[in-house]
Amino acid sequence: MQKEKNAPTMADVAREAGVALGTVSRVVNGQQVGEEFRIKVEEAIRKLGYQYNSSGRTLRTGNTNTIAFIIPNTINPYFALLVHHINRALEKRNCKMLLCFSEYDTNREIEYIQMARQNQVDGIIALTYNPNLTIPADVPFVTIDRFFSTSVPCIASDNFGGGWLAAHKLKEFGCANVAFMRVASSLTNEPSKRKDGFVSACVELGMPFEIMALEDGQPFSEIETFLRSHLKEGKFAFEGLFIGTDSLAWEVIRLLRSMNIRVPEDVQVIGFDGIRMFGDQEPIVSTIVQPVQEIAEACVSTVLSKHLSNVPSLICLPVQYAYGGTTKE
Amino acid sequence: MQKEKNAPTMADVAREAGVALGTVSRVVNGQQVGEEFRIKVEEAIRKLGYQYNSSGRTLRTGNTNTIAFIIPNTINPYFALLVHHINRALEKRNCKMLLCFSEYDTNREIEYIQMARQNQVDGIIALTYNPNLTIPADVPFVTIDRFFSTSVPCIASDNFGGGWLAAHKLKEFGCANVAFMRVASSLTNEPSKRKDGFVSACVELGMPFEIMALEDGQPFSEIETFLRSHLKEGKFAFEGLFIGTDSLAWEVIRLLRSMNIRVPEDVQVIGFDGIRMFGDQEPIVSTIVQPVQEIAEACVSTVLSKHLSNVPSLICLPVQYAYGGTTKE
DNA sequence: TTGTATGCGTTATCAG
DNA sequence: CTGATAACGCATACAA
Repeated sequence: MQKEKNAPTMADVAREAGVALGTVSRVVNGQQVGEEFRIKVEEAIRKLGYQYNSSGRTLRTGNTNTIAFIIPNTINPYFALLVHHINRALEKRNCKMLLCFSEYDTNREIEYIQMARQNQVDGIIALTYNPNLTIPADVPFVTIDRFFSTSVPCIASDNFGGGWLAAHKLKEFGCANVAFMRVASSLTNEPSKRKDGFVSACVELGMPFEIMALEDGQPFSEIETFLRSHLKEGKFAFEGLFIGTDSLAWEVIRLLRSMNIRVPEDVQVIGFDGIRMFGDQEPIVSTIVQPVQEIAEACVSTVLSKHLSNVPSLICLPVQYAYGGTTKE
Repeated sequence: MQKEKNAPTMADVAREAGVALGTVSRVVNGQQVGEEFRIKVEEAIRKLGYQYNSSGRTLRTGNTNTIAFIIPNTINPYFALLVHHINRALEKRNCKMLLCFSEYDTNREIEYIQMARQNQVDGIIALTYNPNLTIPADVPFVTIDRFFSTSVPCIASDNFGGGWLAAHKLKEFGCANVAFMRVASSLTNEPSKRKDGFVSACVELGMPFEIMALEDGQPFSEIETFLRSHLKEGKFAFEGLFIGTDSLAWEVIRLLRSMNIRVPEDVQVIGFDGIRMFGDQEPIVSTIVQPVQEIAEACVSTVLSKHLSNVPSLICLPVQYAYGGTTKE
């Protein structure tokens, strides 16, 4: 397929309209221009089908109106939702999104950061699990769910509050003893606080609890092993489970049902994230919902804000509980 | 937050290395350069932390190594999967993706096409339902699931074959009478052929069938009305349903179950797309799986191909049946 | 207010 | 094989 060629430039428009190049530029950028000139220019633009060339502008000004967004993938519905809202928030501000999939791979993250700088992006938003990622100092950088330093703003939900809320809900729905399950990340990040909040509330409520974390490198089958080890004569040891993500919760529920443990009759389950099938239906499990739209708004407005000094280093946004069929209400 | 400033340029590197500007360019682009020169340049690059500026290159060459991808959203898991594979296919070829969400809105599609051209993209891939979209002639354009003209390549799954396969599977699994349900689009596009293939196979197999299409503007509740009207004394009129998308199938199954019709015991359901929860599990319904990765590959290799004349105007890729718990196997 | 001219960082063409 | 230099399209400082 052939490439666009000989697209008209401002010089062509100027010649056609019989005005100077600078005047065309001023018309295109909506600056003050005499009425008669503006009309001539606008006519010439229409006649030639002129479209302005952003690489010229970028080269001259250094601005691209583009933000790079680094995320593991869009397969996970939570990430997909985040991509969606980040894009909407950028669009509102006339910004474009350069989307980068890290696939949880450190090298790709590094390459993408480099690529983003080569492309003169105006800022980078990243959701990364890489423990020793080097943050470039010369381009605005904002992270999601991961604290790097006070000079790198971090946007997250109130993970601690979410864990706390989950414990209270399970108690409210009649659970006498509970457990927390998660796939552990080797690094301490914001989501780690889900456990902390849960434990804190269990202690406060005097509710017995147990913790199960699948460490890096442990096979996924350990989850099933854990579940089976708490199954005595067909009866499950816990009345409630709080699970680190909806994704894991979904998997655990499948395992429980295959073991003839009914959800929510025998055990109630609360997940975390707020995944909805096809984006608009009831959550797939009862869950703590992250305020994705607000997170996206905060990321974008922070990364585009002009003065680093006024930006908080951690922004925590409130979560909510939502019913998704795996609790008794 | 402050913006990057005074980043070193090729001229800085040249000065540092004591060579000419052109030599630096040749080193950066991996062209033939004398060993001693290359070393001096590479050292200077490292010393200054030089990163090449793509807007300069774009201005000079007209190439951006960027493809715009226009899609309704990433909320729908099928679209999310498509985004993922398109990006991977582009990445393999050292291309970036400029992602544009149309939200099914014609005006946004038009704006995005314009924006893409302003950004000098090397091509556009679009999945659009807009009946009278104007395709720019001067930039390579490829569509998914929607035929525009022989000069605009269209990539799609074998929708006819998928419908045909669904009918055969339902027959094989013991259905004596079936129905096809879909949300109709006002325009004839590739997915319309799902019905054609299904009908064709039903006739061929001598299997009685009925068609239900929710037209544009009809409320979604018509779906439920249709189901209830085929319910006589607790017994459902059809033994098998083929439904245009997994998304709709999921919704229909929910309605059926709320009417105490069991799936797959009372009625078997086959959807279309191949949505998997969290991308990696069993399909959420028994379904005809679209070859998303192959579609993405075909889109990218077509849009990047140099000679339009050699490109087919329609590429149909084979589909497969997959079990997802809503059929009797 | 409008015209003119310069330079942003790069590649490509020439001449050496 | 390398060095010098001219574009690429645009915004802007400066001159008119």
